[in-house]
Amino acid sequence: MNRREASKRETRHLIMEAAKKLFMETDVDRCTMRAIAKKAGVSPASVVVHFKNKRALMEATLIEDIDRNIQCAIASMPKEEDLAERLTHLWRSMFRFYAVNRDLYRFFLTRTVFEPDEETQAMAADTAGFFNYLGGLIDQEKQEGRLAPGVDSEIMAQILFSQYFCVLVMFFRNSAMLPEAAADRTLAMIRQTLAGMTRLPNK
Amino acid sequence: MNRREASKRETRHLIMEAAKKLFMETDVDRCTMRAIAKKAGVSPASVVVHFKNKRALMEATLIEDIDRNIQCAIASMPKEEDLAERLTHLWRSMFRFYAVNRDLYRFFLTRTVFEPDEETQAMAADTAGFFNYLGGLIDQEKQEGRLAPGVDSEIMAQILFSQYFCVLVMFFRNSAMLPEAAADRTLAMIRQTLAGMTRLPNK
DNA sequence: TGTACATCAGTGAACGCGCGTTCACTGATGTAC
DNA sequence: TGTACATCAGTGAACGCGCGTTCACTGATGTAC
Repeated sequence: MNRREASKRETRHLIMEAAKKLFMETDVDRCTMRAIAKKAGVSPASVVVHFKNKRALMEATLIEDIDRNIQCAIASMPKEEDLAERLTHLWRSMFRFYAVNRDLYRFFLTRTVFEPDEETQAMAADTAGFFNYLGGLIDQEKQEGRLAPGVDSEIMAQILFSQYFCVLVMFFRNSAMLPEAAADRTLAMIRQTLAGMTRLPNK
Repeated sequence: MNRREASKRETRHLIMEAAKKLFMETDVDRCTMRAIAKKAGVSPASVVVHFKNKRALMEATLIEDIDRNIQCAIASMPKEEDLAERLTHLWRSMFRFYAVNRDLYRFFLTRTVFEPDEETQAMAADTAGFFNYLGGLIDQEKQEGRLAPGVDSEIMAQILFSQYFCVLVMFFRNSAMLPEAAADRTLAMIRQTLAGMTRLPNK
């Protein structure tokens, strides 16, 4: 790596660190591009050189933390529990994570979720990776005979993720909702999904 | 009603009609509060008198159309088909509706979905009403013996809605996705959900 | 019924804000010869 | 190895934009007496 490239990385790193700190300690509205530049000790124009806009800057800084939390939740997942409990462990961990700074993450999700994949590549990649992981979990359940072999892993991963995501929206819409309540809600949904709904013919 | 109140309603109506037209015929970015005021023939300050901000104005004008489309889809639902087909009929109709002006509705959902209930009351009320309707559908299925009696209607409604919502997000994130493809996706999810996933012990 | 006042929908102009973007530039670093 | 030039990260100031908000106001409508 060049000395030039090295110093470029350094500047990028400075900006991201400053942004992260400012996001955590200040109200989101106060986190202007100029304020971040000032804290990082660079010019506002320099921030734009590294991140094409505020959304890209947020994405770069926050996805890192979000992903770290997911990996951490996966690592601490209780292996002996059933699928519903294990998934709820993941979702609960995410709800707790978002609860720490609800306004910040609401702002972030607001600016990214509905945007096209190509505009929010880091988020798209992260989500794709997580879907992959979920698919693996389901495959394992199938292999160990706890899920019917006819289940399509991809479809099933999306069913489970969609439940988390929908409750996450409720969680942001209702600021009185605690992470535990959100987790309970997803647990009920997963249990119902796994239990099956159709009346069995031999009943 | 007073003459004063009547003229107030009239002005409100004028603004909403102008907004609706402008939203449909122009790029969302061009739909400024001032442009809407101009088209309605009122002063920009007057728009703020009636709708506290742009989001509230959009909510008021667009929820009407969205709700009309839902009611229309419900009315045209094929009664003889099974639950999966009937629900997919609803979701397909919504995907088609949003596909007509994807950028407009992306903008709208972006500004409303993650906001607190109290800030987006029209949307909250509309969604609650729809959950209610879904719950009724499920109750009926239970009564007619096609769903297990142990199924909780509220949880089940949320499971089904969450699948629609998650695919809707995919639909907005991937502008190449057609309404039919989105509907197929939800159909697969519903069928999988209703079929059940757990390996049957007597298999 | 008439008068005098209160209410309030709507006006039009102005303000400060943060954003994305542009500009000509500086000066350190890299590279071709 | 040295020189002359090219590249490019970063600068600092400025711009136009739409937003939400504020202001003193006008004039029609409603109401108390």
